[in-house]
Amino acid sequence: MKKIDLRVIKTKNTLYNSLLDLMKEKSFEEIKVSDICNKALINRSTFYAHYEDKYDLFEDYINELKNSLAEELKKNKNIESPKEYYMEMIKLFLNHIEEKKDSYLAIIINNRNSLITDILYDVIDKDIIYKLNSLDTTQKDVPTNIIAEFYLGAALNVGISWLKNINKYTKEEMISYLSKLIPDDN
Amino acid sequence: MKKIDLRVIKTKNTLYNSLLDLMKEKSFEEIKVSDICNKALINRSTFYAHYEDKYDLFEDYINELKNSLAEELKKNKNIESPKEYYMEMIKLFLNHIEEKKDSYLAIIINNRNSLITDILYDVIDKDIIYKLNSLDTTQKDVPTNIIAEFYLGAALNVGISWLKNINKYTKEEMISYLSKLIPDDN
DNA sequence: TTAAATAACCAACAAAATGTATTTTATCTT
DNA sequence: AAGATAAAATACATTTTGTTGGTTATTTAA
Repeated sequence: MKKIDLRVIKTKNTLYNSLLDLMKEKSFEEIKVSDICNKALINRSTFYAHYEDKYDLFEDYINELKNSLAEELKKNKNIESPKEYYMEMIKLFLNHIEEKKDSYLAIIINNRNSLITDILYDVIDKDIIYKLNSLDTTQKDVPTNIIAEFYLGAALNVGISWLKNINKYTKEEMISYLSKLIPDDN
Repeated sequence: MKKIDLRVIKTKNTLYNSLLDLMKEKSFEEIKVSDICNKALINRSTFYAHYEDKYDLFEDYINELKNSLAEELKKNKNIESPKEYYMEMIKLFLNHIEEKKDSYLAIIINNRNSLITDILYDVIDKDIIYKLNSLDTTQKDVPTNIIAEFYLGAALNVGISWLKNINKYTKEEMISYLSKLIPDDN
């Protein structure tokens, strides 16, 4: 494996930051490749040497967030019962949001909430499917995947609304509320 | 109130349909104003006489879907208990999805799921907040808005996943599953 | 520490897409 | 049938994109 040139890393980081900064000012649609380059003080031809377009750049950044969340969720070893699993997942998820809140808020401000949903959905969905399959679900009267979609949607939406009003409730309060909303045995 | 010229209605409908058709082929980002006009056999200058850009056109169409859902949700008179309200809302929501599934599927195919979430979220959210405020929530140990976000996220996500596999379960099955997932008293 | 490799800059350009303005033609309304 | 108005046709300026070839600066590795 070959070493990555320092100049490349520097350039990419600068581009990420410029894009994020611009997203605080206007929507993603309105941002032009040339805007990003101007703010980054990087030549436009250099941009095209690394990325196809702004979507490509954004995706690259998004993947970093996704990997970070996936790493966080790996810490979840509570697969004894569904409820324990969900609660631990929610804790880790809220931790992640809290840690990356600057990035997520920048993305949210001038764009739709659901952009965030897109980022988070796949990662959590994979985790849920993988972990829940290891539980015994033979005598469930609701299909596992529907249960998963139900709580995934619920957790995502509550997480996002917490992100938007992060000082209204503490993380511990949120966790206790969610614990009350998820029944003990399902 | 003055009558709207038939030519205007015809033009707008043709533009909607062309956009929807194109969205079955490629993502919204990739679609150009000129593509829409070519498919619609409408002169580009006519497009600009009605809309600022493709986002404007799309928003116009989205608002039709939103109004249609809002109308549907107005039928919900069950505000005796939260559970009854949620269940009725879910029934109406699934009805709406089923009725408009061609439009929604066209939007989903080459775009992110969450585009649909964006469309539906506001309408349902308003309905929930409005109806739940009329219920007595003084002795709740979880704030009403958190409960609302929880079940809104859950219902939306389950609804969308049903839309994507609409023949896997019947609407009645979905309703009975959801009824089991929502506790009787909260 | 120096030579080779390579990334970034610069400038120029072609192509695509947008947005506007003007005149002519066709269609709708009353 | 006459007047009003929408759509078409055409033309054009502007913006943004994507690419290329040559030069300069930085990094890597011997």
